[in-house]
Amino acid sequence: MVAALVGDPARANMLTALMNGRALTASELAQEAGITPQTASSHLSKLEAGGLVEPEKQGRHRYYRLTDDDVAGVLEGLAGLAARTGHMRVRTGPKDPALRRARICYDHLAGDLGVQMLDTMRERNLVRQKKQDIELTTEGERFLAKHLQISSEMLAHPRRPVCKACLDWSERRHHLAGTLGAAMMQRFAELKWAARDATPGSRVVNFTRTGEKQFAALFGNGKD
Amino acid sequence: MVAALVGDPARANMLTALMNGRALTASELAQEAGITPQTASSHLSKLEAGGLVEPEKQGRHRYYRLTDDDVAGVLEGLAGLAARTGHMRVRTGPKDPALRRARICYDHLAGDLGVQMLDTMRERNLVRQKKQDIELTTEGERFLAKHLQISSEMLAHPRRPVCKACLDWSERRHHLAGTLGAAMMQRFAELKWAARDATPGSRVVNFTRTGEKQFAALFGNGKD
DNA sequence: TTCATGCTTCGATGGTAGCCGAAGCATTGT
DNA sequence: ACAATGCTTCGGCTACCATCGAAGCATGAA
Repeated sequence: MVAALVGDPARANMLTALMNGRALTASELAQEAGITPQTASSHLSKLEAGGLVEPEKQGRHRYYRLTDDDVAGVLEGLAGLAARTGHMRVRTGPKDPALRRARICYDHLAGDLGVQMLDTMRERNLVRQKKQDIELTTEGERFLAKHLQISSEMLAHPRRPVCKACLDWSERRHHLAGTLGAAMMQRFAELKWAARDATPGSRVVNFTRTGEKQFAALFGNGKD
Repeated sequence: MVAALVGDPARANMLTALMNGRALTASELAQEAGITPQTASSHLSKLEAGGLVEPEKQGRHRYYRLTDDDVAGVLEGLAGLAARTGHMRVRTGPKDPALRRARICYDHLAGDLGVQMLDTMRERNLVRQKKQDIELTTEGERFLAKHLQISSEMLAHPRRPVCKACLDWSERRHHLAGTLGAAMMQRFAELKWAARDATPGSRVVNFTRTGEKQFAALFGNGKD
């Protein structure tokens, strides 16, 4: 039964931690639930078997997210019922520094702006995303050629895909990787819109004032 | 947590048995869940404390029903999630004789027709029901005077209420009791619309052909 | 290669909650 | 009044399952 899965306090804590749609690593979920990693591992495999969460491997991490909105909906319903009887739970927000906004992930843009960029591109049908697979649309090709002088030929690579969904560390949502992600980040640098921070080892990406404006013009969501 | 309540198999069986909106007695629920009455009693008090079910005392029975549609909705959602992973449950239907249709409950009409009558009266604002309390509206008074020659004065009684919701044994939904329920049943008999079955001890109420028509004209729901 | 990190599997422990038998109330019927 | 029925409470038993320590695999870094 599915309810039994949600019934356990440890698992319930994990699930509510995932309710915002972001993905969390197994160890983070363990900490959220206040249990050791090995216990969390057991819980997570059960949740996965029950179809409530989906794993995504990223390097040596395993990110977990809720399978889909239906799951989130049912969880909200349960929370609603719980709220009526007086019981309630509160969730704490994230607690990260200012590099959440923009940073380098390998060779492409990550952080709030990176996620925002992919969101907008998806919204305007520049790319089509299905799970982890992303493909560039013809509208997307036109857009890139016109505004960023990026042609499809530049993106060809023997082993690396053009587009790839990469899980964002701070936002825990996807941003754009692949040769396109790299090319766009490189272009931003060439155009003096942004540059990696000078301090060695830092992954922060600083946007110039004009760069920020230009970026917002192309990929802004109206919230800045 | 609410989910923990639904998580237990015995409780889940009880809840799914209640999903059709009808009320069941504690012992019936115990049988449904395949446990002894004392275990069921423990489960039911937990479900009640969690706000999932509501009890209603009726003689020496205790009928339980789901508190409201929200609860049913969440349960359906959970069942939906469970269905996706392959697990499913089936429910069996009722198994009663033909006296389900119309019978005497103390001195008023019960059975399918009794429930149908109250439903229709509620629908047409002849009565207003809030939980177990029912009150006659002015429209209801006019209706009774016009079609059944029943006046409010006839219904007055020192200790017995005019209207009362009575839980129907076969339908497990409310029908109309109180002095009004009795007066209406008596009127049906006087009008030769219906009469108690001749065989002694039987609670069956037989409607005449014209009585059936007249009754349907006043309280029919279009399904007959 | 070797080391470190993240996660999983194995084995053992313990607490919790479901379960039933027996007794105790409450309500109804005779 | 007494018995019968329906349900609850109490006490003890048992089984399940969450939990953790330790060891085993992976992946990535040096």
